[in-house]
Amino acid sequence: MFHGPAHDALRRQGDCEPSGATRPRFKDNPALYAMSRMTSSNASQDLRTHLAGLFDAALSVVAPDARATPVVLDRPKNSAHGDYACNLAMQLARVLGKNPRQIAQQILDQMPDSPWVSKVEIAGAGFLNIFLTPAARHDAVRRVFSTGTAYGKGSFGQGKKVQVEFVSANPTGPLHVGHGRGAAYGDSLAAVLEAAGYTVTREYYINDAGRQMDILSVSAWVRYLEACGESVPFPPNGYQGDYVRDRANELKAIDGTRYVRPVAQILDGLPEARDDDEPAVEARMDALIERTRSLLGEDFGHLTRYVLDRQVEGIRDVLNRFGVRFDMWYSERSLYDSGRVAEALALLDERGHLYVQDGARWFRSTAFGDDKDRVVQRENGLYTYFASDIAYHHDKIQRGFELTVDVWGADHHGYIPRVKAALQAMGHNPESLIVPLIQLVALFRGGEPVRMGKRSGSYVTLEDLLDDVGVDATRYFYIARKCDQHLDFDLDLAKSQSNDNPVYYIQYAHARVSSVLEQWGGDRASLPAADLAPLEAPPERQLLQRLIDYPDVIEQAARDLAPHALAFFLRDVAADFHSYYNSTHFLVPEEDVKLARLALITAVQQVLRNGLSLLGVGAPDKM
RNA sequence: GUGCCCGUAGCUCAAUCGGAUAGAGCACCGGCCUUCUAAGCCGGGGGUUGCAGGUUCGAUCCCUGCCGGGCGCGCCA
Repeated sequence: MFHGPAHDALRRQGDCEPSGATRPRFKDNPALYAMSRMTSSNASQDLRTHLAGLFDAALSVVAPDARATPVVLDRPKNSAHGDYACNLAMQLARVLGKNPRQIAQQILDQMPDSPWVSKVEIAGAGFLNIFLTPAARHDAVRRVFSTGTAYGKGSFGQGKKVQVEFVSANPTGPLHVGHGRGAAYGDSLAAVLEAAGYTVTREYYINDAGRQMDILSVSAWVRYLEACGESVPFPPNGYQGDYVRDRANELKAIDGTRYVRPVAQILDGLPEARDDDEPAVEARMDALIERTRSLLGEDFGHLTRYVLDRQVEGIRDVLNRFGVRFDMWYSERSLYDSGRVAEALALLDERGHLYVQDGARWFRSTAFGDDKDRVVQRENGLYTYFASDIAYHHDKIQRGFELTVDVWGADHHGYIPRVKAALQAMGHNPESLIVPLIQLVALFRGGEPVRMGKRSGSYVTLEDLLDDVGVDATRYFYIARKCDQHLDFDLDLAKSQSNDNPVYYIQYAHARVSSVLEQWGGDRASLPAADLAPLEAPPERQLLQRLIDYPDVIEQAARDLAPHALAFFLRDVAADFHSYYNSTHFLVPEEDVKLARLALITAVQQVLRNGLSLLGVGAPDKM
């Protein structure tokens, strides 16, 4: 049931080391990969399945014992090597102990004829190169027209429930450019997974519990008191950003002086702390949090909820503008309120994976490959962040997700082994969690890095970036890079409305097709019926093959969790189109030639539009 | 110190399960607008894939060891 690669993966991961930080790919996930290898229903798979069938037929005659050998079809880089290449003979050479070229000849002799194959050649060390007939390529246009916006969708994912959790930034401040990359990646990944046949839930985990949230509340409260004319020194480790003043002013506008308390009561007895004495500053903050809580009483909850809601609202607004929408906003606090944290820990305890030491409760994560055991409940009784995360991931699985994807910043990679350990300790499959890591983003302006300091509040927000660069270019620049590569974001290039900017290159191809069709002025509904026989020239063949490849690209991008592959593909399609445009006039007098060419470029436009849509980039008709 | 990620053309990056002659864009040089949008096209130079071994028909890809850069290693989140 497992094919070779999956079997290798199974062996490789059998001992379940904390290997989560490696670049995640479905092929490393045996269960998912093995099943996916057996499906074939997207448009191009019809062709691939057909071709593979020809080889299977030959294989069962030539080497019946090796019938299970998977038939792999590559797309050769060199067109002289045909449209598809098969290395079956070379694979068999080892097993049969015969010369690959000799085996290739035997396979070739036994392959059935096909209306889609013009010839098969033996080349190189024993490759079998397949050359398609025009009919095989023309069929792709028909499929694009018949499926339209659905062209490219496949069933690789078999409807499996997948959750993609991404961004999940603390609501204690606005999103910055690093979050933007995670947002673009996560959203495009989710879209690609959907297109590949998964049932996807996009989720944002709100860290609305814990000390950071308290610090935000206190920061807002102090600013509020300032706004009300009370003078309370602002804590040096509070949140300094202007947005905190905004929240404070809003509170004053809505609730008036409801949260005002006598300054003397606030400051009385608070521990002293010099700004440069960090432990003292933190201790003072803890005291201030406690003081705020006791002085405000029930009002503390009101204030916190207001500030939190507004912060989350702000984040949601920016993400909406960025084209990113979530199906679920999951509250960390709700994990506590519903008792899920206690439940998850009880489960671990039942299974004997918790112990008490130095007054704290520990999870024995070393039993599952982690470097050291982890505290889940502190000596002071408070749960750690890890505790709620255990509960959260337990809950994800209970909600029926067969696969959960956590998109994290690369600086969190050390956290992966302990979460996987927790999953395993609770009796779940740790491989159901895949964690793509997003590397850092560095902004460049005028060839110089843009300096950002979180302390000083001088960092560039995602909103700034959208104001500056625009949604389409921002999304494209974020996504046109493997996620595990550092990203140098060239602001000048992204902003430039010039031929240097790759995002416009693709959009321009799309707009050009619209322009030609506009110029033509005919009935587009007539194009699907066009006779494609005139499409024989090399650039036409090239574009037809792009149409065929598109569904494969989607599947590949899904399998590798690599939406950047789609970005590169679309650029290549645009390049082929521009080349065709310059070499060939479409609106020629010969009606049959004209209709065939218009049908082709309309199909190309559909693929561009479908692909750009998955990336969250617009497909304009005019530029 | 230890764990993870990365190292490909001058720069920014690709490379389809380990496949055939490692590809684009930018920059540089030279051409193409009387013709569907020149935000475009065509051509040219540019490489010991960080280094050294190993695995095999075949390695940018897998393994080992070095070199260089980044990140992590809390009863923080």
